[in-house]
Amino acid sequence: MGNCMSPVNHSRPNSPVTAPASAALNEPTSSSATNQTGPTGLGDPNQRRTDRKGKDRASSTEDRPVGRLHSRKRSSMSGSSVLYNLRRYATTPNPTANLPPSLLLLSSPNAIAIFDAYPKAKYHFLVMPRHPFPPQSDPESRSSITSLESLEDLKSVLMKCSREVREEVLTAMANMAREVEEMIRDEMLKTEGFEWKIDVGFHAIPSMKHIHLHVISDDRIGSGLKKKHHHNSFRPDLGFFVPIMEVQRWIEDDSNMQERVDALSGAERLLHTPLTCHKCDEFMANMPKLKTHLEKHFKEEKEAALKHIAKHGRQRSSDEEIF
DNA sequence: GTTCTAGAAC
DNA sequence: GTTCTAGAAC
Repeated sequence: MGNCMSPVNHSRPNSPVTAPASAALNEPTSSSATNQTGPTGLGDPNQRRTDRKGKDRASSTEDRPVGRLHSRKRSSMSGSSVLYNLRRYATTPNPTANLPPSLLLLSSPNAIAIFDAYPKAKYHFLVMPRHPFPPQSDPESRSSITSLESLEDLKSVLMKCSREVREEVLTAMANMAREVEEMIRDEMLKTEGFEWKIDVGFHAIPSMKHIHLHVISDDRIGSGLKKKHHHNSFRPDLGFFVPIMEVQRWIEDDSNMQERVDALSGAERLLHTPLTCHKCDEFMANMPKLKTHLEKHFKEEKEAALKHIAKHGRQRSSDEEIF
């Protein structure tokens, strides 16, 4: 029980979300990615979240007698395990069989993509490397080219992994992020009739263990977006959100790596930046006002895009497809 | 990461 | 009176 609710909530009853075969830059391994054929409705966060929450609760120790001491101990334990949830997913053997489709979007020999539990936009996914992490030359291998500890966050991948390993890890993540982006664009077209921007990047200071890459649509309309620091943490112009393309430039020229890692650690203050719209930079007195404002942006963007499509038969020129 | 809640802002 | 934020607790 609890998971019987269908995650499918869109008009197309059974259109499988299949990854495109067009990932030109992909290594051979990513072609063996397993695509879930289950859920469409990539952007139905609320329902999905309810599902999973129910499941988590069911597996906890809620049936024990209630008592202050016990409940304090229990909740603090489950609280800290939250920090390790991603690591649990990333180390699950055979994710397709062992992780529910309401959680898992994609899996390949060295990476998985999951639904963010508290989405900060209409589409919000996390991509992470699996562990053990097989060498890309031999995706079937059960040995890992790096330790679990070295995959704790971006900083540890940059500082603790060899040049080769960090390149393989980041490439695997980038390739899967590209597949996720394609799936999102498909879904955007199906549900709204147009495509909009998607951001791909890391948080400078993540709050859960195991390195994860955010793939998030730039509408920023999501049930999980409640605080100023949520919004600031995804602004590509502030510095707390680090686009993957920037990290890839870093590893091409790793001469300043220590400096860059130090800058990551100092990024906390950026979360306290005054609340302004990430699209037009207008000051927002509070979160409810921002939310209303973002809805307006989205509505206007959609209207403009649909008008443009009606007139020209397509949404945009190819030179805009650069992210 | 989220939830809870006291006190500020309205 | 209600809404909202930010910090403590989990």
